[in-house]
Amino acid sequence: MPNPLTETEIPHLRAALLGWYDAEHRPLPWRQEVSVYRTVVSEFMAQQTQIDTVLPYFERWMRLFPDFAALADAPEEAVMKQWEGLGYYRRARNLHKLAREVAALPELPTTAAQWQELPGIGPYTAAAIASINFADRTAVIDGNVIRVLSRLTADATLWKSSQQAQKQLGPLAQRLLDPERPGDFNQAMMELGAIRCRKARPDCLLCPIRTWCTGHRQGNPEAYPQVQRKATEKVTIERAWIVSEGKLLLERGAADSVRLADMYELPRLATLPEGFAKGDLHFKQQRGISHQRITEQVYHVKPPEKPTLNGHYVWASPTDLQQLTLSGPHRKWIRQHWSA
DNA sequence: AATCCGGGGCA
DNA sequence: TGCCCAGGATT
Repeated sequence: MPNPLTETEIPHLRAALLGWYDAEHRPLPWRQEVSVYRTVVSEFMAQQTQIDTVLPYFERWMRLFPDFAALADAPEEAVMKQWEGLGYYRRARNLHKLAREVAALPELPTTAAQWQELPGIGPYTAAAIASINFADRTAVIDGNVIRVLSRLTADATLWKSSQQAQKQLGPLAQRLLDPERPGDFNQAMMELGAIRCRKARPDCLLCPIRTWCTGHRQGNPEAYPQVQRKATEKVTIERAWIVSEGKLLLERGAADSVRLADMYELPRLATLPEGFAKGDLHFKQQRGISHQRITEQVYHVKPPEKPTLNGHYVWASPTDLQQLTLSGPHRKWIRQHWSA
């Protein structure tokens, strides 16, 4: 059989995909009411994060920061606080910075190339914003699109990274893109990957483009894509549980730190000043980040008589704790173990 | 091109 | 436990 994705077939594929999308797309909040700002916020939140996780954050965010101007005017702490629990906190910092830059512009950028100049926006997010809001003819390539395209063409390449797959599949994605409805087409490709062309047990019988799909025809769509992954690394961190006069000692991440900048967490044991005495293990928790499996061991620690602590440390009462921004796991553990 | 982000959910 | 998720920045 010849390559089914000939130039004469592509318009039919586009029509089938868009027809399906029009009829069956999920009524996500940023689709029900579309604006540049809503697209930008949803795309930032959805980076490396599943849509179901994003939904409650998105609704809260829109109530507090309804537009670029409101976000630009908001203090940094308020912005970080709303992101608490969503992870990859640099996204929130970049989004805030972006709002301030956009609010200062005479008019909004319109092309993907222009959007990509802004903080926190790479090739994917730029294409999504520009195609959805300004009909810019730039194809998006995310994890969903990689899966759909590699199955469509039964591409057995062993990608060394998703970044490499994005690069290699770019021309095909661009060739398929419907020039009349680029935003809807981009969303349709992603929607298909999310609800039909799933990683496991894809619903090929309900797929609008299975006619053109080599993976389906061969009967092994789940074999694609093949992406090499790095093994999970195990990391252990020791932390201190120090309560004095009804307050819990917390440590603030350095403002210029790559991770958890200006956010609070239980103090690391290794970097506490002299005089703190490590006691028994209080509790132990696990969490994951990217390719790391992190075990956190929290010990009871007895402070010295007159502890001298620099500005990175703070004694927090339960009320203070409400105001501060912590990572999701630390917030949860403290709530579980500090029922004062 | 690799690595990190101290996320989170799911089989 | 491994894998994936509407990735981007940094080196």
